[in-house]
Amino acid sequence: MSESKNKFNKDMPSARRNQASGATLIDVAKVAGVSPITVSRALNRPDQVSEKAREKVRRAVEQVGYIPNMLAGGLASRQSKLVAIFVPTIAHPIFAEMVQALMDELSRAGYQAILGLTGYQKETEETLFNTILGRRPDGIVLTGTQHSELMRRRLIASGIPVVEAWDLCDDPIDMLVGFSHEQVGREVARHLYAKGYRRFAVVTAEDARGMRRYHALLDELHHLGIDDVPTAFIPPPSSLNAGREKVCELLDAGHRPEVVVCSSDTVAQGVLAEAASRGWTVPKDLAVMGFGELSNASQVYPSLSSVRLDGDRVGGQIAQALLERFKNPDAEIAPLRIDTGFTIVDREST
Amino acid sequence: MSESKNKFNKDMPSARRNQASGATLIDVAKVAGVSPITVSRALNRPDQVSEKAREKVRRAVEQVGYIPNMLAGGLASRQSKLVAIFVPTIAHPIFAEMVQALMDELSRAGYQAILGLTGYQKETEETLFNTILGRRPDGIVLTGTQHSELMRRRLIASGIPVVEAWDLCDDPIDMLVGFSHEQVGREVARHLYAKGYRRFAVVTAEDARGMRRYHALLDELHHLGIDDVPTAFIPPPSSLNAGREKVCELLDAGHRPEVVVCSSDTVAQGVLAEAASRGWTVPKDLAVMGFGELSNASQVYPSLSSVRLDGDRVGGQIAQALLERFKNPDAEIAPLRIDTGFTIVDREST
DNA sequence: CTGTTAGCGCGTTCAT
DNA sequence: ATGAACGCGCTAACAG
Repeated sequence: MSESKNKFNKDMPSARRNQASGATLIDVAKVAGVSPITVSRALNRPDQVSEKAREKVRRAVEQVGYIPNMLAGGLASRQSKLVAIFVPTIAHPIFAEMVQALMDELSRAGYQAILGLTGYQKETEETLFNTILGRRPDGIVLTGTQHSELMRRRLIASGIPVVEAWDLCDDPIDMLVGFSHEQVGREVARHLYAKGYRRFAVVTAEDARGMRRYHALLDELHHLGIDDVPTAFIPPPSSLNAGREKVCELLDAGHRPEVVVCSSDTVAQGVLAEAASRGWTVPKDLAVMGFGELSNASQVYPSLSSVRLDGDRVGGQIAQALLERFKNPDAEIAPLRIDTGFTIVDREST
Repeated sequence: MSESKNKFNKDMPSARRNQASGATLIDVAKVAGVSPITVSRALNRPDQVSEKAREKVRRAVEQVGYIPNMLAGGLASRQSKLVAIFVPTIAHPIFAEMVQALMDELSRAGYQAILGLTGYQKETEETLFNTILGRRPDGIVLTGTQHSELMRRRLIASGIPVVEAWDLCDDPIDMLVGFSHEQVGREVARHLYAKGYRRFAVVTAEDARGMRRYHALLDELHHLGIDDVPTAFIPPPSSLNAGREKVCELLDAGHRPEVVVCSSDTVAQGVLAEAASRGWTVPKDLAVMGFGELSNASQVYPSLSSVRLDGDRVGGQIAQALLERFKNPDAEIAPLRIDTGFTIVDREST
């Protein structure tokens, strides 16, 4: 640690100049006694190199501790082997799960992920976007389908493969992996109706997606002959306590539903708490339907039914779509659209 | 979408050649009517460029939609502006929180993070490590202090700033941010003793860190004159149910503790569940101490005390240590060692 | 199957 | 305050 200055002479061996364990392709080539390009090929296209050469290279790599510089590689090949993933936050289990699954899948194909956290206001969405695009990702994963026009245009113009996740919409930028909120609403309605429930109530947050589920639910219930659905709306941010208060209001107003459909598991937990404090048994006295990640609430409240989005599954499908596209970039026609579906986890029957 | 082939002539404008929104520094320079290097400086060292030039550049950037290529920039400057973060998983809230805080802090300083998920066996730790080092990160964050000798040596040799997080140990690679498990054990003992508890029991997972807390707890209790501490060990993986079963065994064996100390909140929830099913009030009939993220268990079980690690705080301190080092690389003496501490969240008193 | 040549897009020198 | 030349480490294209 004596030579503090970083001034390096051009005539010192490159092993001395380069930081991370030093060695470059050229060093490896020298040791192996082949040309640099042969080393490159031995590493990236082994089939184009003789077994003998490969072996020499392998040993040389080992000996000098060579780690390919992907900045240089990416620059030259125009392939960063990077996929940008934009999510609001990873502190929410459902996104964490998706990201985890996605990264795992990508890594086995030799790709790495770079995360863009859009939830923080500190950086504008555009700034974040630019910084990340500066890494020249080979693919981009977006959460949701509502982005600024500018972003959409730039993305389309860039020609980079894009996957929009979680939602299904009509005019995707490129590829789409998600589920239909309308379908969730309808299926929940049918599911509960089929189980025999007739007196419904709803406690829902007022966000766009929750409302889409809600309206589809109402619509389907209407078709089933049910029109009176007492509803309490929660202004954002929704919370366990808000759920509890709102269901209280409904009950205090004299409503006696057999089942309460909630816009999220958090809200549902509030309802469960209220039920417990009234000494009601779930689902006998009151059934509760949640929506979302469930997390460990499922262990705490075995009686909570819920619509579960499977982050693993979504992540896997995104990866699949992306990797497919990398392999076969010509499939420009008919934007891919994958419906991962969702699962109604019925805790009552188990 | 008509010209499908990617063959590009050298004489076509570079805007056509380059993928992501196309423009290069040279394009900007042409439009702005200055030399490329002036553009570079206007963007990276604004103070070295006249206001007039800056304005011209700014407009040209806007016009052509220029996004700097950080692969090229990193290669030339030997600064990737990337920080590698290794964590077992981000599906666990406590790591997610840390990563989120860390990324946020780094991004305001112009750095981005690249994640290495060590929890998956599919890739060996070494492979993961090499792939990520290929991006030439300017800094590295490691979780825990137990790494292979090879990794340690390579890391030290590389000269890249390293922060080890979560644990405190005696021979850090470089910088260290964490807390002492021993200290947690001791403080929990003192805390509970001070509250008047005398009959202790422990339900702990058999992992290394949990055992370190456990032994420190026993040791401190011993100093306080308490030597009989019935303990149940949970072989990995620990779970809510395991916690419940184990505490059952203790109780069935005739032990009547006033307080049960658990190795994690998950285990603690199992204990709470068992207490509930016996009709016991927490903490009156039985107090419970957890450890970890708490997550929404705190809302479900307001009576659960816990030792809380603050992911935000840890993430923030890591960022601070790293950024400090980037600014002042000469501080090679005396490895930094930050104890972020922890908080005993006492739900009983609120 | 292997080597040669010529950049990828940018920042670092050293000039002016 | 601005510019010219050169090189970062690697790979694409074209030879041989």
